[in-house]
Amino acid sequence: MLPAAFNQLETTALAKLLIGKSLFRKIGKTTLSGRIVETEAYLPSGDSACHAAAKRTPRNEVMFSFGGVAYVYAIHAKHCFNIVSESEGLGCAVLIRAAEPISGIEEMKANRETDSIYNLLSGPGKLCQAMKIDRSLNGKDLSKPNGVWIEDDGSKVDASRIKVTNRIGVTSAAELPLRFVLANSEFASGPKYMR
DNA sequence: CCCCAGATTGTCT
DNA sequence: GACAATCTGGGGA
Repeated sequence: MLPAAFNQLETTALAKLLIGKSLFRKIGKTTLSGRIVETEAYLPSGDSACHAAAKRTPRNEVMFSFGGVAYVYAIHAKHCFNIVSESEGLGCAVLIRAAEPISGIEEMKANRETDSIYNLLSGPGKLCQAMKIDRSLNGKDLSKPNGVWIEDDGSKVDASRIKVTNRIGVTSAAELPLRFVLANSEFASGPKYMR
């Protein structure tokens, strides 16, 4: 399991380093996991697309806690899973957008009501549905036994294999190059030219 | 309360 | 490639 300090890195650095790490989710006796292939950074300043950019509200409150807690919010009737970054009081996070299914694939297929492994974790809302991530995990510490955590399997991802693009879906600060995706991954969201 | 934008997804052409 | 479905949070009345 990754130490809490890992998540307190600068937000764009963390977003890049999370590529290739594994996201785990334990529900009862079932363990679900996937290798992260796509992330986006939401910065503590100068980023109007960041939920914490305007002011503290009940929704974005956990973004202001220390790096390493989960920030889960609902949008368009779906959930999105983020890891709060940096230090307490700043208001920033990394959105986990897509992952390659590793374990618990049959359970995730059932949760998503699909047979395709390419349609399980290939988007932020899909990933949350497949792994049963919802607001009950909001504010949970990923370095404690809360049923959701990140592991490093030791495999290195060379920086040259990470492609940088603008973020997907945001309407403000749309030009910022803050999306990171494993080059040529079949498990990323969006069309192939963005991989 | 009411209104509506939004870090999405699935379906249809 | 276009667009509707879906629903919550936050701002305004």
